[in-house]
Amino acid sequence: MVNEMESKISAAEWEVMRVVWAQDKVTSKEIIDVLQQKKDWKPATTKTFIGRLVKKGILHTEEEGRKFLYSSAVNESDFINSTLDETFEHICNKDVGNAIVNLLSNATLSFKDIDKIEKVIEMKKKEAVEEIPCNCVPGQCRCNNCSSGH
Amino acid sequence: MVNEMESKISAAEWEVMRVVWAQDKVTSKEIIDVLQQKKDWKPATTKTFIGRLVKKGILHTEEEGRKFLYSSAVNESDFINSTLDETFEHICNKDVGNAIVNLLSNATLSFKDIDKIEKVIEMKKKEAVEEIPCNCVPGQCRCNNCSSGH
DNA sequence: CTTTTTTGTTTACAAATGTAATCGAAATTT
DNA sequence: AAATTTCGATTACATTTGTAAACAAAAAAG
Repeated sequence: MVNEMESKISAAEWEVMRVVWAQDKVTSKEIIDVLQQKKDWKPATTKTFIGRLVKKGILHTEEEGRKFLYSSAVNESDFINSTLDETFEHICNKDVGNAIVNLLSNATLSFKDIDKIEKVIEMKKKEAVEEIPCNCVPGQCRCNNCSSGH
Repeated sequence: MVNEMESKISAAEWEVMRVVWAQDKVTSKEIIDVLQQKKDWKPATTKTFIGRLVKKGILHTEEEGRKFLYSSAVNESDFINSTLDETFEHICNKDVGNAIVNLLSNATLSFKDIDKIEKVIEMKKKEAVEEIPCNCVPGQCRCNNCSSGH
């Protein structure tokens, strides 16, 4: 898993990371070109983000002559998962299911995806509960309104 | 749905919103108390966030004597969904299924949740595809590496 | 061998965010 | 009525983020 600490990257930095993840090792020029296309960023802008990612330790550098080859210190899937987990920390456990249902509704899925999902659901069935315990602090969720004796 | 524009709130502001969502109408004092507990924020800090949310039009105010009753201009579920959608915009369509599988693995689900998920999956099955078309720009995803003729 | 280009580094600067103190008017307490 | 508390509004200030120009050293081109 990605260390939660080092995974703090901004939306703009994420764009840079996607280019790196797509290639394992890239030069700044490649990143700059892709993002000039996609985001219309000036080379200087992209350079700033690259620099910040290196400073944060999320990009590794390997000297190749006088320039660098950049590579990611974190795995993309891990990063995606921990980003999503972070979002779910703002949500009551009771609402997680609905959020996922919504994601599923909006997603384009392959047969393979559906297989995998069905498998997880089979497992989840075994540990499913009647009522999910609310994990919110009193005052941040209706579930706790009464039990918290306010 | 939440207007994508007005839904731009920070992590700290989200904490405030959760208190508001939990009650429909709240006074600043209630918000301040809850977040003093949960986040150890000074009253002034919470007030800042409330003020910013009002300015952004995400919190509505209703005068009640010389003070205010705050209420949310956006629905919590809608907000959660559009936040998640935003995250998924950083992910190749091909990877969405896996991300969801991961979320499911980590989630605690109720029988009702599972029912709902199974229903969506039944529908999704009908429109499932063999191969999900990659929606990334060339250079930001391995899928496009070859077809983009670089 | 000079000129130009490339590429990493430094500097710039506004907006957003996190965190909070202060201030002033109204309300409550004494 | 005077003192105190409450609460919204204003001000403060450091950090992060978005966006980019300028600079310097090295490499490539002419």
